[in-house]
Amino acid sequence: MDRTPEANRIAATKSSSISSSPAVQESPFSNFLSNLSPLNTATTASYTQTLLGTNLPTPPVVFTSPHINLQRETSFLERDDIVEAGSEVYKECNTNIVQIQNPSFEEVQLCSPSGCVDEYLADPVEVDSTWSADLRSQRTNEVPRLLHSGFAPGEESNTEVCDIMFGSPENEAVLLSDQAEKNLPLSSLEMSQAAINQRDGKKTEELSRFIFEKVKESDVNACLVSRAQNCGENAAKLHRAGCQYDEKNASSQSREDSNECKQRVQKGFVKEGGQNERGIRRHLQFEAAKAYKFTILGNSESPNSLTHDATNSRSPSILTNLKSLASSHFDNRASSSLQDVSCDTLQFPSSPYESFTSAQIGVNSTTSAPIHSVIGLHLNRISRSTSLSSDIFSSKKSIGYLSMPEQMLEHGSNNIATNSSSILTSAVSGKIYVHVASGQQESQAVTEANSFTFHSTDTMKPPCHSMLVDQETAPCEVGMSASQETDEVEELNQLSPKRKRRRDAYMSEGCKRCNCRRSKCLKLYCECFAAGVYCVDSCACVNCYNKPEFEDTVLDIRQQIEARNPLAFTPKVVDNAIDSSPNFTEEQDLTTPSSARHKRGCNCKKSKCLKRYCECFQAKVGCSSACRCEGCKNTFGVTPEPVYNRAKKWEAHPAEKLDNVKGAIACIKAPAFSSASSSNSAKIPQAQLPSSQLQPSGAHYDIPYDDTPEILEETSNPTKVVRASSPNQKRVSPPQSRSRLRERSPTGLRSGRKFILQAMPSFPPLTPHRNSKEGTNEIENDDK
DNA sequence: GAGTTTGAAACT
DNA sequence: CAGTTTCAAACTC
Repeated sequence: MDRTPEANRIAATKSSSISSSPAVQESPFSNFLSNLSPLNTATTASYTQTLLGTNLPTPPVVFTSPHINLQRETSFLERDDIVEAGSEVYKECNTNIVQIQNPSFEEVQLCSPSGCVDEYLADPVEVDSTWSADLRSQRTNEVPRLLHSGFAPGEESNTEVCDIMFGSPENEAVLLSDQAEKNLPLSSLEMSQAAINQRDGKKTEELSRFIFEKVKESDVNACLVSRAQNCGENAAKLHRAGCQYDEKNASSQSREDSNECKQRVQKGFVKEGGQNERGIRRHLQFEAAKAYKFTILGNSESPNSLTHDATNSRSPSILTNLKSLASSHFDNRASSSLQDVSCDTLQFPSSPYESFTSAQIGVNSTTSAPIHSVIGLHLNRISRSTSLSSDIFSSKKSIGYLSMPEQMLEHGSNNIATNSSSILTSAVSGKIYVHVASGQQESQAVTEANSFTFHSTDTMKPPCHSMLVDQETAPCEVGMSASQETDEVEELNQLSPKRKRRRDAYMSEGCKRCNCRRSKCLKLYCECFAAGVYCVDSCACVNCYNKPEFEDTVLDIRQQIEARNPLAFTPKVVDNAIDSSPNFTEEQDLTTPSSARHKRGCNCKKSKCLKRYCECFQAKVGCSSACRCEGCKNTFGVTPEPVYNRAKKWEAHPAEKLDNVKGAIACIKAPAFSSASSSNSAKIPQAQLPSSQLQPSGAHYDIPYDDTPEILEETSNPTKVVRASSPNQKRVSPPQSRSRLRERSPTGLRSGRKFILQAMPSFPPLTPHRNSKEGTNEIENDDK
């Protein structure tokens, strides 16, 4: 492989350290590939037929990846999500990110060093961001050269989005079109093949070729044409809104940029990266550096460089986009400051793994497959990603994706106008990708996470709904309920001048700022570092090393931290609805919109989870059984347990237990006061409802006393109720363990709530009155 | 703005 | 693994 001197230098520098790393003996990614390689042509054909839904009478193909089970009856229902990149639609869809598929390497992450499967959340944002940033500076047709020769410093840092994706206007089609095939601006699948050949010695050449041909031949792309058009129109509206906003509010510089933005919109071009993208860029900076090194190191060794990293799953998507990242990701800051509007790019898998996995997604994209949403929420960001199987959306749901911008325009136009909106519909599963962001009021949650997955048209939440993680980072209120908006306003009004200033600075900056003084911004104390971004000039940190010029140091430190805690850089807040069990049913649909919960839970002692000291509160999620807080009064209530955690109901969070109790009471009272005894069974599910379904969030502590809880609680707890306010004050087992428990017995957990009913006396005995919230404490006193 | 409080992260 | 220290954000005055 030809390498630039710089590439060789970095490769030499990093190879030693990486090779000596004990934690990265074997990359999940390489495992994944190695497990793909045994596929022979016949299997490949079968598999491809299966995934492409050709309905050939081939048996399900066992795709022997240890992490990806493709043995599913499936048809290529996700074909709707494949867009013919070279189509006219794409030429017109300048403002949309249309990503066929990033590899859903969350599955690969299953073998992260931590062994943490369920809790770990990929950050598709980084993928997206990487893509986004990368694509700006790299034309697709550069990929082959990059793949084969390492990367020279990039020159094209501001390539237009559509140029990037489809080639310049004179070099348009890229992917999955006949034209692409002929002109060879290297479609993703071709890139796939090229890279696969390089890496695996053409082991999967046949597969790649077959998939490519099949996809090309497929007519499924046509159906997305109209969607893409809508996407483009809506995005353009949003962009214009953003430009208007900028014109109205921004500085003269921004105004100029706005004008330019407008011009570009009018021309059908969109500038990359606005203020709001700064966060994105910053966020991907680490990844870019890694990716750069990954590539430079070469295929044989590079995977290890990412193995330990939480982002290893993104490496494939990064693979072909490295040059520009490496060369430009540090000067993004400057460039982004001049850019008001982030418009969408069309993203396509360009790495072999990406393409290949895209196909896999297709396989998994069956309507029967449950949606396993994984929402990762940093405190300062939210990222939704989907597992391999969670990337599955029915075509119906895909429609929801595409309709989102429109919905937002319809329902949140005011907010869009007054608050920048940033909408990024996760393309992890190859969905139409819409990222509209503008102006200075971006959401940090968006800019740094910027990846969302919306599950369905029916239950789809505004993309920012769950993004309002940080009151300082929540400008994206599109689609918020009136009450939410009111809350936000009140919250703003209640801010002290200082905090307002800070918030303003934050908002204007559009990214997290730190004030570290002693940590050199190289510890998790540093919010920037913890968020995986470099500090920016506006940070007030002292002796900061979290800067691009200390890239190696940053990465080394990061590696060390991840070696200590592989999840250190993963989102702290996750969605409950990550259950991947086949029992995914209505229950997840019943979870609250903010079904997210803090992954590790808080440990608050004095703040009662009522202040932002509490990470749950800060993330605006309810405390869960993962928390070990004392005297929890989290106004966001109690986050319902994930399905797979319901066995832990024995020691559920007190407030949640109360909800369980009330549900059970309802069941009891139903037969008692109704002649329709048969309704009893119908009532049971109510007890199984997530607590938030029984009580609105925040109302948990206002529940009037009911004299049945205690007996219910005690009856339902085979083990003594933990005396603390939080059941996990003395954590029995780490969340990982519970996750594994779920894996072993995914179905037997809901009995926890049923057990409440089954073990409940026909008529609850009289028990001493006690406050529902402080009940455990009173019990404690009684014991004394 | 300075000082205090808080809880996560880091350390022992 | 528990206890302690360090740290920076959140908060108060």
